Amino acid sequence: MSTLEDVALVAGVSRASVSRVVNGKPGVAAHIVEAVTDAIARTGYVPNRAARSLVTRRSDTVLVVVSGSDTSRAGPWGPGELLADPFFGRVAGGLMSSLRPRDIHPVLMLAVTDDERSRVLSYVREGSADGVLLVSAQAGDPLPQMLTDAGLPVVLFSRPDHPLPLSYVDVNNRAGGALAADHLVARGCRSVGIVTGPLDIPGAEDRLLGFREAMARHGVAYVPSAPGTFSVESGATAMEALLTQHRVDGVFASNDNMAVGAILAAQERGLSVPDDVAVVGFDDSTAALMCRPTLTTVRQPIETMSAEMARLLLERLDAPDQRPSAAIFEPVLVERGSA
Amino acid sequence: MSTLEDVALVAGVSRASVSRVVNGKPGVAAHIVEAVTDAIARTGYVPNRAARSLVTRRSDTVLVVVSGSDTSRAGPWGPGELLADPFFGRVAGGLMSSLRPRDIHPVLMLAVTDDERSRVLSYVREGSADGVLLVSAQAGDPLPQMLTDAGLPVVLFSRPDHPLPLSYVDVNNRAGGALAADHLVARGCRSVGIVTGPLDIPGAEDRLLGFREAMARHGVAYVPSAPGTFSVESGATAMEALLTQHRVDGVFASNDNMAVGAILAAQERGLSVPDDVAVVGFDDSTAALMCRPTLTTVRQPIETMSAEMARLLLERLDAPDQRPSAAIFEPVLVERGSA
DNA sequence: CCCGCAACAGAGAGCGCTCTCTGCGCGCTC
DNA sequence: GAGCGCGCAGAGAGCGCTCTCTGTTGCGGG
Repeated sequence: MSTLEDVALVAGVSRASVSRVVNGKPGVAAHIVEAVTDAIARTGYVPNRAARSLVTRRSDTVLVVVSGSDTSRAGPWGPGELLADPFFGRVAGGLMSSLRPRDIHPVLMLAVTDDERSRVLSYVREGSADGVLLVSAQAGDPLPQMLTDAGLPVVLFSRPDHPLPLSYVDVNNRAGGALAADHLVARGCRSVGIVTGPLDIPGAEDRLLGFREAMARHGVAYVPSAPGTFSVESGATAMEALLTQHRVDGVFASNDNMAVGAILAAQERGLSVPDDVAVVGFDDSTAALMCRPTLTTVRQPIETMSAEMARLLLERLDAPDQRPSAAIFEPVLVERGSA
Repeated sequence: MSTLEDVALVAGVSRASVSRVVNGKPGVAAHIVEAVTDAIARTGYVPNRAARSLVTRRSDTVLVVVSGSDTSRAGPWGPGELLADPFFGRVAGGLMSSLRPRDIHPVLMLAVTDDERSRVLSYVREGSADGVLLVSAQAGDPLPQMLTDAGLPVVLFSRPDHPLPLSYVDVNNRAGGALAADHLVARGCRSVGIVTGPLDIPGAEDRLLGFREAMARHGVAYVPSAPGTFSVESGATAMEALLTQHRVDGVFASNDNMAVGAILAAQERGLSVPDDVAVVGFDDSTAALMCRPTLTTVRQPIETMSAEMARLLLERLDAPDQRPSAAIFEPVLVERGSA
């Protein structure tokens, strides 16, 4: 492996000049640039990241933390459970699209146990990452607090559950809920219900809120709800409750997984979707096309959102004293077969 | 941020002794260990990774590369498409379970374009990662070759499409195909077909091979097949072909996505699954529980496999001159509703 | 009583890079 | 023609760590 020194020797210039050329610094005479470029090609030189990082005190690396509760790790698919949701892959894809042009790379870390959470902290303290992108699937996650306390640049996916001086991206969940309500009403549903997510998660609460508000605008004061956990089975269970107790003819499930469960539960009872009961989901995930009828759902642009998330972090790294900001995206209703 | 020097000062010892204690080296007097431990706690010292990496020439980081073809990036869900499959999340989860105990962290990278492929190479050349874990969804991927040529420790998920001196993990795809065939025959299917994956992918070919061999053992010489691309829609299309042209009453789809598509296509024609036509999938992915009937499928233990994959790489890093090895896992048939 | 050896602490070099600071030479002005 | 400033290359320090090599101490044996 050749070093700056080697290149300098071959080019017949000083180490400093080679460094200037490698980093594209201005104020280098053309003939030197050429000599160095040539020498780099001949030696196959690649700068050593550790050495550079040591002096610049930047790592050109960001930490991507997926945070979840203890239980989420031990699902039917074992330890990969938390990440098995396509959601995370889509987020990762979005992040990378912003990071790649800057040649910054994401390191993946799970933060489920306390041990893992403190590992996240020390990883950044080590100088191994310049900032943190946090995707939290957990209510009351202490990590955002810990990280901002440590003075680290952090960007969240989803609004934090209590106000914190950090940037985040989110979809306008209330507007999304309203979109679902308006659509069900426009379809002619007379008795609508909602399958909520875990209500300690702000996004889930907002979807409920937006749905209820819109229904109120349509003159419906009471909206029956049944709680779910964002899983397919929980959606089915909640749907059964709604069907037995409230004879609903329209349901808004707060994510696509639960919407799929809801459709299956309705069909199991011999009901037709959307004729007997219409179902609207949320996310527009890959599951939306895997069921029949295909899912009418509120799309959140996950890739765009996570790309923006990375962009916000990059911005913070460039200007650390900037105030945190939030990017809220407007959801869109995608009409398919289920409602 | 405090340094070794600071700790040494506080503890009243030399930098070297602090280093020895931090790294758990033997031959340090108990009172020194205590003084240093104490000083570390007081100063909140965390070793700087770049500095350590610079001298040890190890980064304690591995590169996880997801390789795919150009087209796979521009699916209906945009740039995250390739990663939107739960498969990758499950692989990531498995990898991390092996890596975490060793405090080695995965850096994620996509290798779809040539530019990205060469970035993978330079990343490792920079000394930023000690080895590569490659998950390739692409036939004829030049990356495995490039990496072994560069003399890097690499472990693959799936057998490479031409022999290469590197380690890999895989499921016994032929045995999996046979499992599906045996099950369909045992159920009493008289006319079975197969929906294959892209046949330039070794795993997809092996599933076909194993299926055909087993059918031959059951006295069936000819098995109609229809090609798919591992997507839900391609499974539906292939199923239609099989149904029209061969009036099959049993189908093996080479992955769960296509199996879901196959079930939907059959139901669209008014056929009952499994009574009119039985469907067996492959993977046991999250999709297997999202359809009705639930999917009978050949399970490959993805988390276990990817954990082993990371373990093999770690082994290679510890003993670089070791010969490459392969770990082949036996699949299991999971019987549910569809067959 | 002195020598030898083990056991362990400390000194110091150096990993590959960046960056400031110095110095040199050129062209300009007065 | 002397002085000044500017543009640009090189020298050298030092980022925080590891590791080898040297030095010191304390013990046992001759």
